[in-house]
Amino acid sequence: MLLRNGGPESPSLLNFEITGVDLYWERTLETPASDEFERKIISQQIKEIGRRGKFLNFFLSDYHFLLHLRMSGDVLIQPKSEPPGKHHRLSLYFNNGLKFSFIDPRKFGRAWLVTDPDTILGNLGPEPFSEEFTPNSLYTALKSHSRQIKPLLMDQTFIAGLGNIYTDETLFYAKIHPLTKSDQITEEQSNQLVESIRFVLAEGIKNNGASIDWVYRGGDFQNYFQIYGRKGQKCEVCGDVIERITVGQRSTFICPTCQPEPAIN
DNA sequence: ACGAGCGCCTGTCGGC
DNA sequence: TGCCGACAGGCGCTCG
Repeated sequence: MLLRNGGPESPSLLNFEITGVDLYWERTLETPASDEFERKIISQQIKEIGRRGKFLNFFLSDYHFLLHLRMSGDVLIQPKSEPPGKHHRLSLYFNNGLKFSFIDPRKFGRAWLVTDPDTILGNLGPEPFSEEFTPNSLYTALKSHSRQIKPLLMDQTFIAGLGNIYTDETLFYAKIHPLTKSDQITEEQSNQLVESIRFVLAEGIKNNGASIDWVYRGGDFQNYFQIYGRKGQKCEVCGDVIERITVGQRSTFICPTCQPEPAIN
């Protein structure tokens, strides 16, 4: 997310009033309809900004503005006078001369304006850094399904926040093959999963995320990938050659030695 | 319950 | 150079 220029002198939108809206791509706004959205959001102020899973949660005076960046979304604070770029999808104007813009080349990102954020966030699984997410709770949850571990970890109702890269990195550190059935995971592996998930996410956050092509700007986590995107290169742990397979229709990278295929599938 | 297939979109890259 | 397919950090839907 491009809220760069962090620091004390960073421009803030908190407690300024929204004075107008531009919606450049209708489908970006999931709910409500654009006229109702505009009527309701004008004169609102941002009181606080939070996050739940992959959703941004803007606490407004009377509503919640939720935003999911999906594949190619980004946000930007600009002067109101700046002309919209080719990929601007939604802008909110404030009474301090600034605008908040959602930019999204692939148009997959979505926004919601709701009274109760749980209507959107209510089905999300636990936060990986929360106290309720423990080796025990994970092990029990894994046992309650018989699913391929990779798609299960990417299921946002199972655990919130893991995407394709972080899941591959996690499974590599935990030495688990992505096709392993969740109910075949041992207690020890489950413990290792909790540790690996938290480690990989913390590394990603520390490095401001990854920038792996023209649209994902900002961080340099890609320089620390152990497995993702490294097909044909050597595993840093054992020296074997990294392979690319497909799991759940997603590009998946494994070390065939560190992550042996499950016996039963 | 689970997993595959597909749609939604635009842009980049590599091969010919 | 141009064309064409593969591919991209997500997710919701249908179908068997």
